[in-house]
Amino acid sequence: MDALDQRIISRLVADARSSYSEIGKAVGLSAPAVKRRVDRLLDTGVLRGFTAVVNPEALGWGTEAFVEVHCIGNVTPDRIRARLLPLPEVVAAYTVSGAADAIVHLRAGSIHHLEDALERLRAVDMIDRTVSTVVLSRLLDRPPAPELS
Amino acid sequence: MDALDQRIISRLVADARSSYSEIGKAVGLSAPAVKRRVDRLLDTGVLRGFTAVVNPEALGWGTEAFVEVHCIGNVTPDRIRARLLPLPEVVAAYTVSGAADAIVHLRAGSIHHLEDALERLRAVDMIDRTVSTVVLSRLLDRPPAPELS
DNA sequence: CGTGAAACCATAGCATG
DNA sequence: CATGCTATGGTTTCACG
Repeated sequence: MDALDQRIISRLVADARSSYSEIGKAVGLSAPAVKRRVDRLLDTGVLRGFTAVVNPEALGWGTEAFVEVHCIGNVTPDRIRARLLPLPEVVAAYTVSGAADAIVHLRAGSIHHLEDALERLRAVDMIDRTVSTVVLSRLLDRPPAPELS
Repeated sequence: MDALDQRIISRLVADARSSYSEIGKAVGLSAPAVKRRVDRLLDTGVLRGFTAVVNPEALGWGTEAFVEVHCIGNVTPDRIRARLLPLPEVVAAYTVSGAADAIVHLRAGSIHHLEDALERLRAVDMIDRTVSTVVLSRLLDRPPAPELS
């Protein structure tokens, strides 16, 4: 993980479909050298893969919410995870410090759909109580800067 | 936006670097037909682009928090956005319903770095008060399912 | 790491339904 | 309108030095 790797990652974050020779020209390497580095980054888990960024609104997934989840008793992260996986509206989930046990990021097609998803979320047995916060607008959404801390 | 487009999007979300002929084989189209559809999806904004998924921990961005932001008086989303943009630790931000005005998703390299970012966030003049929730572990992180609504 | 070769891909133009 | 074909130039992906 040197400076060259970081520049390669920056390029791929900006456009995952750019060619290795394009990246190579930008960072001063040959195309095979770039591929070798990318393969290594994938192998070591620094890069998890490449994905398309979809506009959720265009796909009819324009309604989001963050839900604080309070569980009954002490539950392991793995068990929470197992119960959240079957819900397709759950796009992300985290265990957190503070009063809540977890924060669940929901995405749905409409307020009605969101309500439905919330109902299914609340039906999960280990969940005691939820506090939902509906997203009104997305102010910002960007990849973390690959450069240092 | 028909079923074919959705299957193409699924494929690209799963791997943004797969070739048009590969996708074509999977969905039953020729490579040029797939490219034309992808170009159209990019044009119409359904697809916003292609990006590499980086492992934040591997890059030293393993510390996250969600911060409820309470502003002074009535502030427009655009003005909040303008103040958040210069903070590189802000990876996402939303205006929300409820008591808070916004939720800010922070990512930093360490607790210390997070504290520093929080301090800079709180220094934003229009911000009255913040409530931070530190992420302990990531349970789930996946793209929204393109199918149904 | 770079070079070179073979297979593969992107992409524009043209023809078909 | 969207599709499939075809041609050409660029790309990927080896093996080798």
